[in-house]
Formats: sequence, structure tokens, C-alpha cells
Amino acid sequence: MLRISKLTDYGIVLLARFAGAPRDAQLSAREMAEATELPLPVVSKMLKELASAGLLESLRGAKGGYRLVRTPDAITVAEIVHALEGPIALMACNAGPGHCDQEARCTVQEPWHRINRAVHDALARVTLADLARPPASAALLGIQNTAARPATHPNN
Amino acid sequence: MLRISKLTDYGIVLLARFAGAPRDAQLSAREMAEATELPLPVVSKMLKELASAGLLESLRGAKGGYRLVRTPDAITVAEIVHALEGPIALMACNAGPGHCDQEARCTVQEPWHRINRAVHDALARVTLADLARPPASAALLGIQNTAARPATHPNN
DNA sequence: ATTTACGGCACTGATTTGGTCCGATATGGT
DNA sequence: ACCATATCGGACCAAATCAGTGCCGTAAAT
Repeated sequence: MLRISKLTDYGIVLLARFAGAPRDAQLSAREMAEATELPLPVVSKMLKELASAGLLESLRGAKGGYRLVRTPDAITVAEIVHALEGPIALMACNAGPGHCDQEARCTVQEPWHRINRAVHDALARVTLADLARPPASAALLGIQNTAARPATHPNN
Repeated sequence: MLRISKLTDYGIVLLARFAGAPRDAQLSAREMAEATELPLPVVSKMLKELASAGLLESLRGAKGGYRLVRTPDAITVAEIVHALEGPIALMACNAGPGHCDQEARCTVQEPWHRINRAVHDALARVTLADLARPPASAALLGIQNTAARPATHPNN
């Protein structure tokens, strides 16, 4: 299914909420759990990971919480995914040499690297600020295909 | 890690070999297993799946085997991935409505759909013919590459 | 009839995912 | 000083998925 894990998804949703909050807002795990209606332990876990990945800054003790280290427009989805799931690598060989025992006789590596790069770029073109922006203004984004095809799904 | 499963990878490698073979070549599971040095049961399993997905045609009985139904340039990587892993959906909500219980209050759906589409397009722009076309011109020689394997390959 | 090879399915072990819990530590308030 | 509130950093577990194997049936060629 080629999917991003549920936990990573949660992480992104959480970050998007930070991005949507007032600048430098500081939010606790509890607050975030309430806002998203996700179980507190999960929220807590993800916030920890995001903090240790350097995307959030943690403030301990009473009145503690987390806040964004950088501005939302300086954080890309590619970065977040990389922080939570490791390198964006569709195939093992995209994560670096030595991951694939077919390396020697594999005939498809090079095109595959191009595909991987294209996927990475697609994720890198969207920032956290874009995710926090309400639906209506989405057309302002640099990606052009929004208006034309709202109806049909890209699945298939 | 955002990865395509190993089995799907195998499937693609197998298809690429079909694409690299002479037009309408018919290859058995055993031949493919030898060529790729993958275990026969695995190869067999994947070929079955590819056949039932309609990408390969199977010919039963002695001297049986598989062959491509369409020409390599008419089969996209997106299609193959879809056939083997289901819809290309980075997030649950990309696979259709009802998959995500956050749907109501989720603020990031729309941008995410665009990302998903971009990824899909990246996969759709590469065809099996592209994968079968190795680094240089050796493709014209056909199947003999088991014996005349290129000594070096481009890395990264 | 025998051999070769696909078709379908069930099954297993290993890994990953999704989620929980707990003790330790840091901070603010009284 | 003390306590309540938070994060920190693990370990931990069940469930799902992945990767791979095996078996039996059926179809075609010789």
C-alpha cells in the first residue's frame, strides 16, 4: 500500500497544529491529545520523537510543553518523514549501498533512483505552513493542479 | 522508511526482465528464478500474482511459462505497484473516505491529496521499458545477459 | 502415462506497527 | 521544602503485516 505509518501521520498532524497556533506557541502533550482526540500516550510518544529529531523544542517541568524550533515554512514534509521514518527510500538500494543483495545483477537501479528522487521532491515541496493553511487558500500554493480536478481520485 | 515491499520489488525486477527479453518472450518461473538467483517459490508466487493482476499472461502445461500481456512501454510503475500493493495511498485518507477516523477534524487532508498525487505521477511517468533499458546500449542484445553480465554498475 | 509447469491456498516464522506504562528528572507554585 | 505538573527515556506487549515455503490440483506437451 506504499504508505506512511500511522504514527508518522499523527506526528504530522501534531506538527500542523503547532504550525496553525500563534507563533512560538507552547503546547503540552495533554493539550494536544485533547485537541486531536488521540490517546495521550501516543501523542506523548510522538512529541518526544519529534523533539529528539530536532523539530520541536521541549520545555520540562510544570507549565512545560513543546514548541516549534523553526518557522512552519522552513519545515518540509520530506524532513518530517525523514525524521520519523528514516531516509525516504522506496527500495532498499535507495537507502544506500549494501542494503540490497541484488545490487550486482540488478538492472533497474538507476531509474529507480530517479523515481525515488521525484517522490522525495514531491514531499519536499510542501511545507508545514502549507499544511496549516486552511483548505480555501490552498490554491495559492505553488502546485498548480488544485483547481482543475477536485472530483476524481488519483487512485488506480 | 516509506518503502515498497521486498516482494513488490521482486515483482518489478521480474517484469523488467520480461521487458528486456525479446518481444513476446515466454519465460518459466524456473528460468526466472535462475536468472535472478531468487528462490523459486518466491518467483513463482510473484509471477502468479502478476498474472492474476493481468500484467502477465500464463501458459500452462509443459513448456509453459509467462509472458507480458502489453508492451513494456505501456506499463507504468504506478500500475505495477497498484497491482501488487493496492492503491497508492500515502495516508489512509488517500485510499478513499472512511479509512481515517480523523476525517472530521483533520486539517491536512487537502494538501496531502496533492502530495499523494505527485507521488503517483512520479511512479506513472516511468514505464517498464524505462526499467528494462540498462545504463547504456546493451539492451539491444536481448536476454543473454545472464552470461554477459556487465562488470560494473553505477552506484548512487 | 509421464513430465513439466501454472493455480490456488494455507501455513509458518520473523519483523514491524501501534500503543501502553513506568520510574527518573526538571520546573513552577505554595 | 514540598508537591503538582511535565517531559525523558526506556521497556514492554499484542496485533498486524511481511517474507517465504509447501502442497495438491489441473492443464498441456511428448
